[in-house]
Amino acid sequence: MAYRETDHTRAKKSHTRQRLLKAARDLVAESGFAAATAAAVAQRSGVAAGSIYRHFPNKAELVAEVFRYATEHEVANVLAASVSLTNGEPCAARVSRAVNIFAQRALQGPRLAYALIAEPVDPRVEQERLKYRLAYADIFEDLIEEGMAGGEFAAQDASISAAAMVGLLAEALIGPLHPLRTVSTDSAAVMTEKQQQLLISQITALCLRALGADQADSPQNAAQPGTAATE
Amino acid sequence: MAYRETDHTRAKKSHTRQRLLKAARDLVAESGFAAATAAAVAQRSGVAAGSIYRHFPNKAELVAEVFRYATEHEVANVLAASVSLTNGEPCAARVSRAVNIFAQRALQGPRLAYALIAEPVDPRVEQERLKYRLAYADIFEDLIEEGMAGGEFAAQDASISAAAMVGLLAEALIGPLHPLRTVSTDSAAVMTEKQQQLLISQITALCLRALGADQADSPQNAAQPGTAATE
Amino acid sequence: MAYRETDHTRAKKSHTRQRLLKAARDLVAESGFAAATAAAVAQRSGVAAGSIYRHFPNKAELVAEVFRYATEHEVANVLAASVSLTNGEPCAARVSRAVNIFAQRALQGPRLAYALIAEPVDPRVEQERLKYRLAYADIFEDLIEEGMAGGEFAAQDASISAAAMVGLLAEALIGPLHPLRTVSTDSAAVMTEKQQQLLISQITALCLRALGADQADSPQNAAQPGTAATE
Amino acid sequence: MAYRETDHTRAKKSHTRQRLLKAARDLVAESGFAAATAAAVAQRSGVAAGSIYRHFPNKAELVAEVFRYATEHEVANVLAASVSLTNGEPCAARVSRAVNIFAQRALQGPRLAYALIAEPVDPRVEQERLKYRLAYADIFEDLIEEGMAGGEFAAQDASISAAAMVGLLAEALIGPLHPLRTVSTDSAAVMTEKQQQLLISQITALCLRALGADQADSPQNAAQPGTAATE
DNA sequence: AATGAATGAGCATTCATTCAT
DNA sequence: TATGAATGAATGCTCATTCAT
Repeated sequence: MAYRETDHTRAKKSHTRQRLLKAARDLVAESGFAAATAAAVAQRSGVAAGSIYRHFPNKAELVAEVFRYATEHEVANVLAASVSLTNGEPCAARVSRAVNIFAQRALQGPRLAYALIAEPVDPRVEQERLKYRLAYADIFEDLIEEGMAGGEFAAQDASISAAAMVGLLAEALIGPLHPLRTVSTDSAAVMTEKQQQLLISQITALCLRALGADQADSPQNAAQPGTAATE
Repeated sequence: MAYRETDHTRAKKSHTRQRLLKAARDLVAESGFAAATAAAVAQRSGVAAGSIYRHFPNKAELVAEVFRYATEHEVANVLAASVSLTNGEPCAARVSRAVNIFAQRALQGPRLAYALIAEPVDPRVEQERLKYRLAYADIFEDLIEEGMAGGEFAAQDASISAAAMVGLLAEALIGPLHPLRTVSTDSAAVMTEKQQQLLISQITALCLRALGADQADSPQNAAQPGTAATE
Repeated sequence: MAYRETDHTRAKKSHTRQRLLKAARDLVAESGFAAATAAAVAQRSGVAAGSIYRHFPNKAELVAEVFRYATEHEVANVLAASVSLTNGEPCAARVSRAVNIFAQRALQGPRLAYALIAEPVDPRVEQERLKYRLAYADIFEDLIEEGMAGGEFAAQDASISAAAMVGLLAEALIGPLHPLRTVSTDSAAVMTEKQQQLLISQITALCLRALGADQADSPQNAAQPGTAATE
Repeated sequence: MAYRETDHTRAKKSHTRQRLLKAARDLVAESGFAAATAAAVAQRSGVAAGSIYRHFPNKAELVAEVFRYATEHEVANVLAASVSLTNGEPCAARVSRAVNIFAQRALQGPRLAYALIAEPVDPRVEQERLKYRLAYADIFEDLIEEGMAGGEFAAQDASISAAAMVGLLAEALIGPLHPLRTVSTDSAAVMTEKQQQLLISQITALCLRALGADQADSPQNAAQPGTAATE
């Protein structure tokens, strides 16, 4: 397993630091990275602009940390979902759960999800995104390797498939949540609960097929297992 | 007397326009969209900064055109590859060809491919990217629908699967071609021909499985038809 | 009398020159001096931008000539109106006619009138405006001096009064025709014929009083002589 | 610990703002609005160009404020002069005082006065000028209405007459203070005290006549009441 | 003489970062 | 340590003018 939780605990330093991070995160979630200017973050957090540089070496680092801050939680959720619940639980079920959680969270906060997944900005942040994607990929990689070992999945390069899985998920979800499509906050562009479930089940089926999950067994089941695994 | 040197001046104008586009394209290919400032494009093209605005209404439009220019060609290639060669050619083979072309081209110019696929900037350009992804998705959508009709592919929502396919390809390729990994233009980071072929065949197999391509028949065949190297 | 008609005849030179002047004039009349850029004038006239400099040393000179072109006509009209029709015609009647003509023309083409009277731009044009105002002032100065000589008007410094008269007219008319007031081309902001006549008669009365025109005689008459003298 | 140096910094901020306004005002007074570019204002004030935008939303607003700043004072002076000093003071005397003050101030700073009255630029500033002229006109309108009510002035449309009065004053004064006439700051173009007084008395007389101020009574008196020098 | 593409200085504006208090 | 005013380099864009054809 590749994900580290070490930075996390170190980040707890000061209260001001937290306020800055929260303000930046909110701005990103509402209007994307471009809106998180130093001045805006300062104003929103009620902290002086100059003070940013007491807590972060530069703005990129602040934003990068926002990225981590927003991301660690997500990754942790997906990781938790991917853990085997019962002894000998099929990997397909675990993949299904992981995909579900990933998708649900993305569809909940579309603007943030888009920003995290696709809206790039600073190279420094881009690097963080790389790690973020890698963190997801690592989860999937582990799952795929286990699945292959158990003869459950097709033979494949687990690291390539894992990366592909992340891209598949991002794009399949980002289509609906792209800010240029979601322009209107009107109900028009918003998906119903039902539509979301349908989308998620389609994506899940796609993933399982891609991994070569033992479809002979129960193709239909695997594809739409009642909107997928219990979370 | 009214001069009719229009042909000459028109050619000249068009030439400058091309120089601007080329300079912008090169900058993007080398250092990403962010590096393609108006001043940089002007300097690189040997054209005055003000002249940009004789040829493009604004910088965003210039960049958008770079995008289109670089993109149309790619899409056309992939589309050509997706066409049925023989009557009754299986869709899996066509998907395989399309994926191969897409991947080969992306791996040829990694920085540019990354910029086109993932590096965002101006909303005007982002919109263009949306079209670009849609163009790919449309190709896949048609293939998928045809494949489903012929009973070759699993039942699925073709539009979701098509979008997912684009994401899958982008991410599986972008990992390797991400500028933060490919920092050095040195041969160090570059993949060998062999490695590239291997990567491509893995991705192809992944795609075909994801679409539910009739694996019972000839899993190995479907996975690496023609082009793709057996691993 | 101060007005010169010499430039006028010289301006007839080339046809292209005329087209440039007409195009510039139309632009000014429609949208003010600011809209009369070199490129706009060239396009509108169907003449190449570079050709402007074959006919005028610089853009300011072109615009200055537009000013003259638009202005000479106006001044000539007012001058004509100020001429004594019958032997021994009272100066008040002549002033009244001149004021009427000035006002009527201004209210007919408000945008142009505003541009000529108040919208400034280039120092070179401003200088032309100075001459323009002076040309009007000269007409009034002559009338005032004659009126004083005939005991018809109060004793006064004719040159000061004449300048003041021009300002009085301009401001009283510019209020209604100011583009920031006349924003809407809607009927709302447009004056009716009746309102215009009323405004003009008020202004005329004001002028005659200011000059000390023998009000004992016929105050009412002088003030509103049936919307003033025959044109 | 939260600092409360707000007073200090606020004072500093306000000081910089004043410096910017003063620099802009000086530039306008010396060379007109066109000379007050952002860079010039910054340099002259010894403040960084970027700092302008901490104090003003945009350049137009800065200039508009210069306008107001220069203008409010003037209008207040004229308003103060127009107030009735003794119970039952004739309106003619009040008009006379107002005109005198207006004229005196205009002749003191000719370049600035010209810029304020006649040199236009930005629509945003032009709008301010509209208000400025209206402020003067309002003062005169009130006076005229009072004068008419008291049978002191001729029957007239007070709002038209008031606007006309503003124009009369501006033009009669601007002639002498026009920058293209006053090109040289040399004493050559400057009026002597005596000449100024003469000009002012002429203008005053003109105004009073225009309003139909009871000239039968004491034409000479009305013309040069109190302030104005006998010619 | 006419063309119109090219020029480039100049403009307003933004924003991460610094530093006196 | 916190503040927030000040900084100034950088950006996209305009437009009168030039000049090769």
